[in-house]
Amino acid sequence: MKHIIEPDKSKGIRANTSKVTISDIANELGVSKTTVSRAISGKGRISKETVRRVMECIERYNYRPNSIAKSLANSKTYNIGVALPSDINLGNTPFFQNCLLGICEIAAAMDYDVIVTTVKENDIKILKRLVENHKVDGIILTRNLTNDLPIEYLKQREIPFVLVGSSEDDAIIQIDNNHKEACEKLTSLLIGEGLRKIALIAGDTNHMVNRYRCEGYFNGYHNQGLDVDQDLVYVDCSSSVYVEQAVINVLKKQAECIICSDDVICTNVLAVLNELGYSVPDDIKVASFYESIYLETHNPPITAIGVDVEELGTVAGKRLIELIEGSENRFKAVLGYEIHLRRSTQ
Amino acid sequence: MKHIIEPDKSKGIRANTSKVTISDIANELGVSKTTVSRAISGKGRISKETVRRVMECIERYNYRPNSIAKSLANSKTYNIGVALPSDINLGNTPFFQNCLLGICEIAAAMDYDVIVTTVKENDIKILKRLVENHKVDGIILTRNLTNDLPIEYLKQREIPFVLVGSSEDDAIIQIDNNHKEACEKLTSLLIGEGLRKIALIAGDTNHMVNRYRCEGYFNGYHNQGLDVDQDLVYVDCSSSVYVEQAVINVLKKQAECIICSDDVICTNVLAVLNELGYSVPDDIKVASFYESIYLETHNPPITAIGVDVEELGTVAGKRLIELIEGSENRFKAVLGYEIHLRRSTQ
DNA sequence: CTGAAAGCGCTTACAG
DNA sequence: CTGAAAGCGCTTACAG
Repeated sequence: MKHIIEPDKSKGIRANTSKVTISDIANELGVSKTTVSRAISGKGRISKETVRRVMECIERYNYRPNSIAKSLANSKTYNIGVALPSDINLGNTPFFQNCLLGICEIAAAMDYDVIVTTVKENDIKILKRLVENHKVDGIILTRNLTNDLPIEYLKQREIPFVLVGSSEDDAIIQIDNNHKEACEKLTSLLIGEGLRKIALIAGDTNHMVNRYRCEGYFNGYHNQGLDVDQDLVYVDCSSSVYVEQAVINVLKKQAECIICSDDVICTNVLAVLNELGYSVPDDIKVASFYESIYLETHNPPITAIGVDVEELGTVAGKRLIELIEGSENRFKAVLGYEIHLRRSTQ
Repeated sequence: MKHIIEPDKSKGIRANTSKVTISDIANELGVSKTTVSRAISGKGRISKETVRRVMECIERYNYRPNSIAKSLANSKTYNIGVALPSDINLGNTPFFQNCLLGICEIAAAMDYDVIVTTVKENDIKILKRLVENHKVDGIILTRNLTNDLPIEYLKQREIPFVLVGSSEDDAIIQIDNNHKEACEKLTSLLIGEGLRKIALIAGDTNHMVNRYRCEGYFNGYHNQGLDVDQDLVYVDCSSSVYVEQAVINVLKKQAECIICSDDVICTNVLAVLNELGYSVPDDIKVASFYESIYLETHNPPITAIGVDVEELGTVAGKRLIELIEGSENRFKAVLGYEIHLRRSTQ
């Protein structure tokens, strides 16, 4: 019988580096590997007493099944991949970070691990490498472009995946907040407060989420029987130069309020207003269709739509793992939102 | 011979889900798996011509070795773990996100993948699970506490790891900027500008980095032959309530300038000053020992120490992978920094 | 330069 | 309820 090194109880000294395998446990107990395996997995018929003995022994030797071997035998990796965009400055928005944290939390709870990978708008070779090396059982996408390479690729390869975001394609499992409705409501509320000239400064319309936000803004106007003044709408403001110009233009048009499509643009707008000597909310009001901590702690605090990004991550992770394990719930998960009316619009 | 499905050239139709294995390639070519394996890895003697034929065939069938099987055979996972703290609000600082991106970039280039895991100050069970399941070959730690559980654990288990940060323990491979020196220089510079009453508002001294920053501040004073006024120093300001109180106190003591230990505290300090009606830099100057995009775009822009966080990640990733692959470079990697003197201190 | 065979550490269909 | 054996898809020491 292969000799097992006694677990080292003394502190500070080199602990056993856990090279104990299922065979060691089996030999120690005088049973077969099959039995040990079954005791661990709970699959197949096995006596309570045997399970107890196996568990006790596992405990004693601090045995942990090698998940790589398990993966090979099962043709499953127990890993999920998360694709983070690396073509935008991630550091600018805590969204992806918080979403990732939510995913990690649920994954650990469901005994999966999370591999991060990056994608660019027109380059998904790093994602492909991950998938083709068979290192993940599925993928979570964290954004959706109008012509989305990762989606196309994953569908074609028939890799399980879910999208944190929305898409017109019902075949895709989606997890998202109802941005359109939230933006519509916020816009309506502001109109309800008597504002009429509400400008919209939005980011890249290549991102589907910005399209939904713009739609919400338009709907908000239409619901009140009003028309949008196109001179107050600036989309595709992809850099601070564009944002600055947009702000200057809408100020010229006497905008009473500026709604920003997200926190990054909003921070940018606030800096421009500050520099131009405009005071919020006295000279002009400001709101944002997406909020981050910086907007909340800004002085004055900024009216914005708040969503629970970690929840988005946990729900997405759960749905993906269920999908991998055979559940076929393909419904879109629609999560809640809050409208925070703060001093910036009062 | 096992039949190989021809790669599907037609678009839109289900692509071959890459179930082709090394045996398929070997059979197709009428050689042994050994030969195919050698052609791929380049290990052992093998004729140029055979390599060419193997490569051509691999290309034709879009064969990708199953990295799980490779892992099992080699007792290596080709994964590195990154431990992100989940007990602080990560969303508040882009540091970890940017560091992670740097790690992902170098890992992909070196043919490794990145598994993220989380650690809390007094709970590292998720990290332990990752390590004990044999899912990673090494770990990157992204912070260092005074009594750091992950470090203790990884040392004891003899798992390869590197620390993004500094430690007194020379046995630990460290990757860091010279925070102490940078903070010392910035403090000296401000004193050189004629400022005498420079307050310090710092975060949790349980984080080693804050200790180094404080030391730098003290050294800055001492270098100029001056003593620090203890009434101007507030450490362990772990919540905005403490920060607010600290600001009020140092204002009472007629501080001319406030240095913040990091971007989060600085954002907080700026909000408090704004609320109290103090204007920067006219009424009081402000600087930060760590900068993020928000400080840079703030109005006025904030004087701060800038470091390349992505570089920190790429260097850490590279060092860890080298360590895993047998290199024994245990020297501390000290990366550069920049002092950005901006309007907030002018 | 090439191959047969054992091995990495699990799982599971099959037989008892 | 339990076990021997084959298999997951690679690598590599050994023999030729």
